[in-house]
Amino acid sequence: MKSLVQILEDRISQSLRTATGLDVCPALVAPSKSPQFGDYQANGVMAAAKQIGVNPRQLAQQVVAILAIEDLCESPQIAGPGFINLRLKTSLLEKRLLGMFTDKARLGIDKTRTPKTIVVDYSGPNIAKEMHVGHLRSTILGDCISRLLEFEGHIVIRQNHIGDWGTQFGKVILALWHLCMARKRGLNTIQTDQKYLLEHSEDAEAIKAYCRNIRDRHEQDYEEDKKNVRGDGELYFGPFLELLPTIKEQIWPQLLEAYQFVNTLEELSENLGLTILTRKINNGQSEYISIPYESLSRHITAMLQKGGAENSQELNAWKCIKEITLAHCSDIYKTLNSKLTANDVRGESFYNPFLANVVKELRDKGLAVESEGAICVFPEGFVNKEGAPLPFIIQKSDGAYLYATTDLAALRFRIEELKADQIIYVTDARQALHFQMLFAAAKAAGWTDRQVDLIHVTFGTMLGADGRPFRTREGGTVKLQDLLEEAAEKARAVVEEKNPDLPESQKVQIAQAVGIGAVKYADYSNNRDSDYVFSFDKMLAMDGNTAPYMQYAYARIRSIERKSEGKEVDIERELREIHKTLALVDSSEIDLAKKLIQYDQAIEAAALQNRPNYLTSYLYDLSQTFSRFYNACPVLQAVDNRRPTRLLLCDLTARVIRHGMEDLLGITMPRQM
RNA sequence: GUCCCCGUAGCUCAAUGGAUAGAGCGUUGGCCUCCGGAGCCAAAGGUUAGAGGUUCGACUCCUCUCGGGGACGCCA
Repeated sequence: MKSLVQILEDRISQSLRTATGLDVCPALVAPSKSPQFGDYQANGVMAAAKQIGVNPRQLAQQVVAILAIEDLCESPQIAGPGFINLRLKTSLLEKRLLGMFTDKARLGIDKTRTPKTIVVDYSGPNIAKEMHVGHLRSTILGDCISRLLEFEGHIVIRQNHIGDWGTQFGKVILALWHLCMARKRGLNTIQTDQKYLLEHSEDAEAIKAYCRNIRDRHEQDYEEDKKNVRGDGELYFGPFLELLPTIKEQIWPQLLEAYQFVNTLEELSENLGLTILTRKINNGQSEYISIPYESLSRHITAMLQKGGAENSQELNAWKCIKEITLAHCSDIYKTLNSKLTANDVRGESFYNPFLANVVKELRDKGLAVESEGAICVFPEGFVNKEGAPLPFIIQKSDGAYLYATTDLAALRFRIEELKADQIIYVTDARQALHFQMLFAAAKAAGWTDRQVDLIHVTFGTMLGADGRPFRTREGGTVKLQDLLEEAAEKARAVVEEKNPDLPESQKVQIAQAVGIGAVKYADYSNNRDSDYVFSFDKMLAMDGNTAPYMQYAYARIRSIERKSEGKEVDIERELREIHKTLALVDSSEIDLAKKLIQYDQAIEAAALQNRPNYLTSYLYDLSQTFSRFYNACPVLQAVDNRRPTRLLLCDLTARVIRHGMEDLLGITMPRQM
């Protein structure tokens, strides 16, 4: 079905053009805010009248006089300075409802006639780190945006730009090595050492002695771990890496621990003068050099980035860590009902081969120049604290590349290889400047010449009850997994209280759907630009604009179906003949019908501005309208000739709510709760 | 210093440049012989931080001021 607003817009614009002689004068049709102004209103007459210098009310008269719209609306009313108010005919409402009812998959909503290829970049967790609340908004916002655009008929390419490359990887590989040696000894040396270091961090002498011990042990392990040459790692570390994929789940928390330990150790051993002998490969020959102990991870990073067969063990370790991390992430995605999969992962490392070329191209084009030893682009209109041009650094003075370089390479890849017409980046608002400069640089380079839209979808911070960024009581970041588990737990308590007789397995499923749904819905229903206060109590409330309320509203409609059996009402048969029996009579039936046929508008508005809260507020509004109808109109007890219409309204309301919540927001809707 | 976001009812938040700025919570008062009361109806509650401007029309766009948060050369 063509969208009703579009039909009205086309018809009135046509008449408006005829009446004014103007080429462009949109009717600006929108749903009316108050029922006294009808159902829809055209706002375009005032602007058009202004343009040609006539009285707007008179112009409205002329437009209405030539407007052929009797098949849709009662006779249009002119009001205020020149609004055209439209009231839909009941016959049209019935026709639209039937159109929605017949289309099982899309509720009568057409796909776009101008499909685009749209890349949506979201989530972006880091390797070897646990996903925390900071990833929540990007992950679920990006997911909803992708679903919305996909439903509209666009070709959506999800991209999970994971942080799988960078200076921290030496640390992670080192962590893995410590873990390997701890296992070899069969002792939890990492925990013991970490505990000691943290407890004695004020005692310089103790720390120095302890670090020296660790270093000595380290060198000894390194010495022992060889098959052919010293430190080749083939005796212990190599086999350990092969074992890793089979013990992913156990090793994950240990790896996080070990990573913390490496950080602590590096911090505390700085400037203690400890050194370590390590291998460096030059032209295929092993050399052994002595480096400061605290710089060992940086040395490993360098080896990893240098690549080549002789550093293949580092590369293997990196691959293992990546795999383990992604297993953790996909657990979270599954819990969140996110559609992200391993196929969508294209991390920073993927773009390594393109980085040098990106810099070269920008230099060749005269956009990138050397400044204080670094290679920078100075996009127009950006200034720093001193009012001087602000650099977008794409290569550090030591020759290394940065995330700006990677982002440029990714952007070019998405345009050239993925054929993107639009790229949407879903990251928090703090990166706004980075993306502004990135987009400016890409435009200057001519990469967006064939009409590529670059959009940064920003969002605010999640705050705790104290109004400060959401943290644990100890001040650390909140792990996403813990948060989601707690949500399900709290929801479980609610289910237990309200519906204790359900079978256990169903309770578990409902608690999961309610808990996770509540977290997601709370986020979606807020304007993404605002910071928002995270509160389990509020999001799990059964009143107001919350997931549990929506789920309840849905379950209540579904329960009508269950009840029908006892009442000997054959819903299926009555709906099969609905095209003959449909008749909207009661005002609350008509109100609900009007709300139902506006679903397409809610989706369009949400997709156009990447704002899921437009969708949630529609769904909430729909539920409230349904509640009014439900209160006023008996369904199963209705007299025979009124019942089919009411059954249809119930069916469509349930389907719209389910579609919006489950298909577009990814929130599970139990049929019973 | 420059730039970005936010400031709306007591509280938490909405509002594609359109008419009288809306919900929920809380407050007050109603409604069950009835399909799930986790409901419905109603009332009270506002100088949209402030001052200018653009517009037929401004919470919305522009300028300035105040308040909160954030970004700003080799981290991502």
